[in-house]
Formats: sequence, structure tokens, C-alpha cells
Amino acid sequence: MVSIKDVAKHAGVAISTVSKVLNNYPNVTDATKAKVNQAIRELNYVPNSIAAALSSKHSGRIALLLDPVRETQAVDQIYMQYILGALDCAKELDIDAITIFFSMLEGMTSDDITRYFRSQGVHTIVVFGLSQEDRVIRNLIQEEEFHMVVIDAPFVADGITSVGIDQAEAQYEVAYKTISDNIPRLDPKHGPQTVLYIAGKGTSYVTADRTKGMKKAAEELNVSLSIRYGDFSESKARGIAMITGKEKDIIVCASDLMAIGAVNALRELEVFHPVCGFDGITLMGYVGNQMNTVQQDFYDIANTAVREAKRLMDGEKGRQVVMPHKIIRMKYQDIIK
Amino acid sequence: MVSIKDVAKHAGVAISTVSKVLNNYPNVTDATKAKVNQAIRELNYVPNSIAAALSSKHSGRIALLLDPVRETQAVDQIYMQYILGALDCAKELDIDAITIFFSMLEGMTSDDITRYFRSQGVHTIVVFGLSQEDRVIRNLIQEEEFHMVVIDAPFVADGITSVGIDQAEAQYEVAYKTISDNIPRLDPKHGPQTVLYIAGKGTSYVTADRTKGMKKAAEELNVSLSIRYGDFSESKARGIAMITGKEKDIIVCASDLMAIGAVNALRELEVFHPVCGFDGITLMGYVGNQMNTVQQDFYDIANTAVREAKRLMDGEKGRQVVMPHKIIRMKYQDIIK
DNA sequence: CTGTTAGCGCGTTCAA
DNA sequence: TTGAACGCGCTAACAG
Repeated sequence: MVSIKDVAKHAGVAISTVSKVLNNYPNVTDATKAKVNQAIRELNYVPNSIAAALSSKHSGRIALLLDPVRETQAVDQIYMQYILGALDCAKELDIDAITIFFSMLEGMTSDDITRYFRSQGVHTIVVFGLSQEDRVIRNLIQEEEFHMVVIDAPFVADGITSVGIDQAEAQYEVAYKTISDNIPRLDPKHGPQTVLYIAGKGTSYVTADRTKGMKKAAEELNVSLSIRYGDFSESKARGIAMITGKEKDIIVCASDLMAIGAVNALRELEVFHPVCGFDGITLMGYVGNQMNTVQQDFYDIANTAVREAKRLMDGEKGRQVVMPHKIIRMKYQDIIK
Repeated sequence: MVSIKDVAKHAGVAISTVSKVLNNYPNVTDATKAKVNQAIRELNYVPNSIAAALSSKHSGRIALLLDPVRETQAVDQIYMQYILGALDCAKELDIDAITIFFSMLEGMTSDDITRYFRSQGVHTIVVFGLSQEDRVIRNLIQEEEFHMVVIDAPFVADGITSVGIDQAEAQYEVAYKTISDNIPRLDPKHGPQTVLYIAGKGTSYVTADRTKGMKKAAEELNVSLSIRYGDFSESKARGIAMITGKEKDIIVCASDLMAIGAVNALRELEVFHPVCGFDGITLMGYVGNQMNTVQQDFYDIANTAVREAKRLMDGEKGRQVVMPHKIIRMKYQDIIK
């Protein structure tokens, strides 16, 4: 294996000089820089990131912490996009990232986890989809030993950046559009429309925000709103729609999967009411064709998250980053490849 | 940070002794082992895997190499299961794994890639879904610098293990079942049944095997078979079914996604013919309800792959591992959560 | 069975 | 501006 030493010898300079050009340090003549670069090219040298990490302490390593559902599911694509976006960005910024699932941390105490990350040379953690139940992770955040980027959760501090769309606004928009689009459809004598909102899991941070947006839309449109919690479960949403969906005019769901559950319930009840979802997963194109939903660019979100992680590693302070979203109508034609 | 030195001091032994108990070396008294372990616990010591990797060369690090489609898709769940299964196993065996996508390697020569892995301290690579086009990866395999575990591709050598189901057998079984189940349905005067096989991508290693299985089933059942290549694309399969699907009695597809494309085509043509798929993705439960398909346990396959990687790292020789599969009938009830 | 010691490849002072 | 030397935390001979 060709090491920095070989490069130094080949270029006729000292090891430290090579190191300096490698890391873009100032105070190196262009001439020597050229010599070194040439030697690097000639020897086909690649710095050993392991050794670099050991030596410089701040390994620049980050961990991607995900909590996907264990069973094969349609929402897997969300996590896939997260991983893709994050790893692409990490590669681009030349920081190495390890992927961790919550399940791998099961049964560990906060201390265990801290030690685990430390042993892995991780100093920065990107958390995708934190819920309020995750004490251990929240402890991690509190400890402030690690830099953190948190997706879809309201944490901002010196070492913590939060990334995500404006949940309330997005929910507001899709609900508003879905409801108002359907007002003409209704009999004017019908009275105020009734809307069923199937919210997500109460412990998820996004749920409160989305519910807020839903309420705002309901108020502005002067419709009567009832709220149930579907816990992001398709079958629960299906059950809820089975029971109370028939007499509602419109069903707004806090996730696509729940929207599909609701649609299938309505189908079984042999009634039709507009339903809208949230997330923009492909499955909507197959099952909930032409349904309104919020489209998040998970790839881009993850990309940004890693970029923010880099910012933190560079010593900048945590901040809040709001990502854009779109309201779309899912069509089979758009998703088929 | 508490290091091995601190532990040694605290336990009143030499550094190397600590290292030995850490790595389960022989020749250590139970007494001293206990002392060391106690010190470790008291100091809350965690070995630094970076340093260990640097020192021992064979870092025990593996790379998971995946080639997911870039766009959000229903097959993401396959890759998700791969990653989950692999990382779970890696955690269990205490080897650290990095996830790499083909896209991150784009534009690199074989040498670049070799150097990249080397710089990452990777000595073992698990490749998921290699196609014959991937010259670079095949070079990697040829070079024999790395240990390799290859999923769904026919490579076995001293340092290479192959893992996957019996593609031919699986395709044979699902085709046989689907065809024979439907023989009674047909008018006896109808003559031999006609079967359309929509195969995958010609450059994929599994395609040849599956086609072989299909041919065997067709022969045994004495049906007339025509083969088209859908390249694993839903829309291509849809197009093929649009053109030639109408006059066929049965359509056998080499992937679920293609099966769904075919079903949608038939629906549009307003004819019904049995269709079967391959893979067992969730989407089948939504769209292709009650369709036959081959179910692969991708989680388990990845798990096994990592276990095999470990075997190789331990110096054992490469081998072929055949994973089990099932023929199932996908139902919405089974996949809803 | 235990301790001493020499690196692993690199970043980083501190002199020169 | 450059280079020699030390140390990061650990493993692996080797000596005791």
C-alpha cells in the first residue's frame, strides 16, 4: 500500500508537506504543491481515511439514524430516498457516513449508545423521523456531546440543526385545496361540509403541526372538523373510515398510506368522498390515482441534512432549515417507469 | 477519552493483555481476564474501532454495494430489506459496514474504485444485483484483491461467495403452478395454451436462469411459449402486453412490477388472463391482488450474505449458498398493517 | 501466561 | 515556507 511517506519521498519533500497540500493548508508554495500533486498522481496514492480519522480526532464521520418499519412496506421508498440523498451528499462532501437503524440500538441505554457512536468515531448524527417517545435519542440531544441534525422535529440549539418542510403549512394547503375544490360539488342546501381528519401518531412531532394546519384550513373554509388518530397505520385509518367515513364529506389524511386505507374503506362502503394524503409515495399513483397529496422531496431533504451536518462540523451554529414542498395530484402515468 | 492504556493502568496489567481479553485471545488467565473486564466496566471503556482498524489492517470493514433505481419506486422495499438485513447482521457480528450505491461510483475506473475501497479500509464487498454490464465490478471480482459476496450472480471462487435463490427452479414453480391451475378453465377444444413470458433485462444474470425455468415449465405442460424482454420495466411490460397479451392465455412475468404493468394493460384491453410475478413486493397486494408470485426473503438473503462475508474474512473459501423461496398468492389482507 | 515495544498512516506542533 | 518528531489508540510479534 502506497502511503503518505512514499509520496513524500517521491516528491522529495517532507511528510507534513504532503499532508498540508492534501488538506489545503495555506503556506505552501504553488511549486511544491505541484510537485506533490504530481507524485500523488504518479503513485496513484489515496489517503487512508482510517488513519486520518485516528490522527485528527474529529473523524468527520457521521451517522444516519433511521427508524424504518421492519416489515416490507410501501413507505420504504421514503427511507430509501433518505439514504440515497444522504449518502450521495456525503460522498460529494467526502465525509463518510454510516447507516444505523433504531432497531440496532434496541435495549441500549443512552450511555451505551453514546459509547457506541464514540467508538465508531462518530461525532455528528443525523436523525430521520424522531418521535417524542425516543427518550434515548432525546437524551443524546440533551447531552450535547454530538452534533445533531434532526429531520422533522423541532430542535434547534448551538449544535443542533433542524430540517424539514413546514408541516402545518403543507397540511393546510392540501386540505384547503381538497376541500375548496369540492365545494361546488356539494348541494348548497347541504349546510357546512363535514371533514374527517385522520391524524398520525400522537407522539410524532409532525402530528401536532399538521393538525394545526388542518384546523386552520377548517376554520377558514368554515367546515366542521372531527379528528381521529390513525397512527400512520393503513389498517387503523381503514377502520376509522369504515366507522365514521360514510357520513363525512371529505377525508383528509396525514399520510398517503392512511389515505389509501381510507379510500379502500370507502370503496367497500360503496360511497365516494374525496380523500387526500400526505408524502407523495408512489403507491398513491397505483391505488389512489388522482388523489391530492403533499409531495416532499426526501432525497433533497436528506441531502440538505448532510450538508447541514457538515456545517455543524465546521463549527457553525445550529439553525432551522425549512424545505419546500408541493401539492400535487398523483397520477399513474407520472409514476410508471 | 478513556483508552486502552487507562484500562491497563486501572487493572494493573499491560496494554497488550487488555487487547488480548478484548479480542478473545487465548492464553489469558480467568483471573486477569476478570480484572480487566472489571476495569473496563468501571471506566466505561469502549475500544476505538478506528484505531483497531488502522492497527490491524484487516479492518473487518465491509461495503454493501447496491444499485437501486434512482427514482422513487415500488421496488425500493427490496433494497430496504437488503440494507436492513445486512446491517442487522453486521451489527450482530460486530463488523462495521458502509453502504455504497453504484451511482456514487459513476465515472470511476476500476482502479479508482479499488483505491476508494482501500482508502475506506474495506477489504470485503457485498454486491447486490450485479448485471453483466458492470465491467468495473467484474474487474473488481477478477482482481481478487477483495473478498466478495455476490447476490444473484454466478461467481464462486476462493474469495468469492455467491448467494441467492434457485432462480430457474423458482420461475419454473410459479409458472407451472399458474399455468396448470388454469388448465381446467380453458375450453378443451382450445388446443395448447399459449403463454407469454415477459423476461427481465437480458444483461441481468438472473434473466437467463429464470428463462430456463420458464422453458422447462412450458415443455412439461406442453404449452406454446413466446418470450419478450421487458427489462424489468413496468411500462415496457405494459407495452408488450398491450400488443401481444390479448391473444395469449397466460402471462408470466419475471418481476412483480412487470406483472403489474401487464395486468394494467389487460385491464385496459378489457380482457382477463392470469398473470404471475416474481419477487413478492408489497405493491402486488394492492394492485395485483391474488396474483401468484415468487417470494424471496431479501432480509434473510442480505443477512446470509454478510454472514458469508464474515466467513471469507475468517479465511474460509468461497462457496455457493442457495436460499429458499416460496410460491405465494399475494393478498391485500396479508400486507395491510 | 504477561509485559515491552514497534509500528499502522496520518495530523500537527515547533524549530529551522 | 518547510521538515523532523511526536502521538492518536490499538494490534502483533517477541521477549521475559
